[in-house]
Amino acid sequence: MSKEQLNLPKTAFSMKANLPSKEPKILELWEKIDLYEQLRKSRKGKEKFILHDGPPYANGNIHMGTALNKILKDIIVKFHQMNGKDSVYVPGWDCHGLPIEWKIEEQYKKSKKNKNEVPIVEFRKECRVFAEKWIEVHKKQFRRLGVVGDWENYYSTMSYDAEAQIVRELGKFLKEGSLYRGFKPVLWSTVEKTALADAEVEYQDHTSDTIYTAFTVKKTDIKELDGADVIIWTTTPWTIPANRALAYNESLDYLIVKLNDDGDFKDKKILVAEKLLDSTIKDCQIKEFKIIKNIKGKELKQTICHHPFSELGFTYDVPLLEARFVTTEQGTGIVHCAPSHGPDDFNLCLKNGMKAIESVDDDGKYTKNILLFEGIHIFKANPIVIERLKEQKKLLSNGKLTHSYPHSWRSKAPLVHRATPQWFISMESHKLRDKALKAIDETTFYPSKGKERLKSMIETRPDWCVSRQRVWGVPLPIFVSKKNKEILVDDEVFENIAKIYEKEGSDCWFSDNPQRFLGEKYNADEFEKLSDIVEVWFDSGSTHSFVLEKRKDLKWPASMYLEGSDQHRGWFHSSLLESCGTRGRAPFESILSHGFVVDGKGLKMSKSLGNVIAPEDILKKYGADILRIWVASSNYAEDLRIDYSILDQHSESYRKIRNTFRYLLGNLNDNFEEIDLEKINLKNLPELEQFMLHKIYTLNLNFEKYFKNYDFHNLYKELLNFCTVDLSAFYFDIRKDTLYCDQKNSEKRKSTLILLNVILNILLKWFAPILAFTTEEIYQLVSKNKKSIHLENFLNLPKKIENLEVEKKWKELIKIRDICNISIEEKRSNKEIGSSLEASLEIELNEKIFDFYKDIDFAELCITSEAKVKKSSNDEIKVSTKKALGEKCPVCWKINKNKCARH
RNA sequence: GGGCCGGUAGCUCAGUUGGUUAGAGCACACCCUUGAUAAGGGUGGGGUCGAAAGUUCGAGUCUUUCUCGGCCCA
Repeated sequence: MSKEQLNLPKTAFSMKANLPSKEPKILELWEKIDLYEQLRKSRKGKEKFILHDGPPYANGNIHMGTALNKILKDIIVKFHQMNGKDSVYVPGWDCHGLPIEWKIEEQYKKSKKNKNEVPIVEFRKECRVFAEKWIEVHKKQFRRLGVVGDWENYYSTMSYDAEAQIVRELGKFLKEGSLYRGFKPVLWSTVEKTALADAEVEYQDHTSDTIYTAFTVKKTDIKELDGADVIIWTTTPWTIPANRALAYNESLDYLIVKLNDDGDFKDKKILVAEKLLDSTIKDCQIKEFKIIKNIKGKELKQTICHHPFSELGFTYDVPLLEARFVTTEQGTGIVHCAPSHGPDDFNLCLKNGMKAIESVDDDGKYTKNILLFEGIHIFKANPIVIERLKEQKKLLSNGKLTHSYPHSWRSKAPLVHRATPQWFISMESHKLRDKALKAIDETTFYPSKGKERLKSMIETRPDWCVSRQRVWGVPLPIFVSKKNKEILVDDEVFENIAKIYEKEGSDCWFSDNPQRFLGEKYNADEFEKLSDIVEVWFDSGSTHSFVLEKRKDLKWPASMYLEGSDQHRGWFHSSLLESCGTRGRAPFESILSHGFVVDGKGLKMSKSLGNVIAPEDILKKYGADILRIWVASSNYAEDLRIDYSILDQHSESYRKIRNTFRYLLGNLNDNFEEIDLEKINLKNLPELEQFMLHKIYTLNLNFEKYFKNYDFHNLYKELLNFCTVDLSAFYFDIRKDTLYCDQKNSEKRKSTLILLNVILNILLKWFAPILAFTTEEIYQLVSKNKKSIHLENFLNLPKKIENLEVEKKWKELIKIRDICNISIEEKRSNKEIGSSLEASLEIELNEKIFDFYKDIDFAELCITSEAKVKKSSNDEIKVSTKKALGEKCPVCWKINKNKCARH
């Protein structure tokens, strides 16, 4: 028999993958056959699985985090599709918001244009064009990753129907009465009369007035503190008239100190933090004093003070409140709190039931809410406040301090925190918090720790501020009566506005006559039209209403929301609140959250560390399937590490998988035949084949279990191990002899081919959601219908291929095989033999198990030329290896004393 | 600074209710093969389970402290 008569593997499937150039061709194929449409057709009427896309911001190229997110989504969508569901994925984008405003402003700066001279509507058009441009870029980048979805009919938060629906959603909160007007401090420029975002702030040196001032104790549990003065230090004396509270830290130590110097504070007791006593007596030039008592911060609970201007009519109580933000870096260890003039102050006071008020107007002048100071500009108020404090004998000292201070990036004017009118959705008035907490309990979280994370945020969060003083967003559809300041609540008006937006978008709010929105029922002259916009988290929190509910191909609620773990504070959170507020339940049945992409050492990626890897670089060097393996093999419950050495290793694993396929294809000569396992008579198959079928059966059970829990890294690991351990190093290695050297009509060879067909089929399907491109490449090579692997179903394996008896027996056989290999290796390292076919084995089995294995061909199992089995009384299995003697058969290469029996 | 989560071989991950010498794949080393060949097979080395203390007959698993990292908040 000559070499030509051997059945050597032959396939068009190349060993080298060359994914970066091959994948784009597969993308073309998917486009040509309109894969998305085919997927829908193939599952018409089937149960839906809806993974609702959390919209990325349409700004800048995608990064590893976005790539991870989209691939993970795609893997899950593909799994459910192959599992028989109609698994629809509609991608979307978040378009409104500050970052895009900045980009447009930056462009203005470059071309020396002044934003204030550009009409709002024109500015907004530029924002829209900018977002549109990035949506197109993203679409291309996401598709390149192999993500299949309805890219033609994507959703965006700036589409006209979205803007209209956002108005309707807000209308629901207004109608219900949970949307109310309150005040909240924002960074404000009194020069430009506008609010500024953090990123619009420049820090520059500024010289401030500083004061040490006294709040006399009115009520306390500590005897020595009675009538003493609580001392605070501040660089903003003008905020003293708006003071409502004092903050201390319960973990600090405090002192009550008696002063003996002549002056306003002679014989008075003061309270300061122990660590800050030295700096305080120095700054206040205190010479004689005596420490009366040490107290712990926590003892200050329940203490109430007078305002320094209490004699002048500021008669309200000033309570001491516990706050962690109080430190001993500077000051006195007690911080004065004006809820209208600082975010910390605001939050602390709110927590203790004190709301901010409008204390200063747009121009920077005190309002009528501030006694004695109405009409005075805050920047001129410091000397007046200081003078008054002196007069009230409440000033220990004053001075100047040059420090870093926020300024406007446009006018360079110093900024202040100022409580401005804002619109809030109440967490309590209509039990929004309770509804949300209940909804969390009804949601399944992957991983489960996400539940607690979201829950604890909802439990403690304040009311939701939904207004922003910006221009690129959906205008708040609110009219306020000029007469009685009441908010206009009328479904007809909301619906009228929504209808207009649906036709032409929301730009008209800023340009058209308000009468157009009010219709004929109301007179525009009697109402003030708001110019605020809706905060963008409300936009994206409403996607369920204008995507899931409105589209016929989707369903509400979604089967799953899937985002990075930061979205517990973001999209999961806002979607939950919006939906609970308007519909009483969550818009999702489950939430999957994933960790962040970090570098190989676990550090976050940053330009300065130089450890950033862009998806584009990976696609060029490795291809999308390698990136998809990285996603599937990483544990998304934690942070995901990536660097080139990690990718190199995954690319090695990919080669193992690819060569597993190549072996299958080569021995099938690219002729795949679908095997109906129901019709196979298993008893006619060799035990090895029965064992492999059993392995496939149990692996498939695990596959289903892992898939059910979205446990992809364990699923992938099992598939990879199956390829390397069970197939390559075991089954394939053993069956090479049969495949290459047996006659084509031999029963054993035919049985092997049955298995190869089964294995190829199931491997293709198991891997398809992960290796979206490679499985397609193979499918195109061997399938008869030439459609797409992704239109296929997972296989239903008949229970009859499970064979526990064979499993038990062959597990033991593999152990014996291992012992044989060790014995062979001894001879190999002695250079007595090379190939295992040069070995002749002698295996000693205990007489109790001898009969059990008597039909086993150990030479075949261990790929040796000969194997004798002997009975022994020893429990231990012993193997000895000798060099096989005789002639090497030119066909099967086995060494025989006589002529080869087969050839 | 606060809240939450995490740290098991070089890498990706297992490790059941605390119970023998902590496992797998990849990588690595050596060997074999040259009929899966820029492939394939065999054998092997490698971990004081982030650190310390404690509870226990017994801790990778439970408790505390510390440390490093990540997310969120300030």
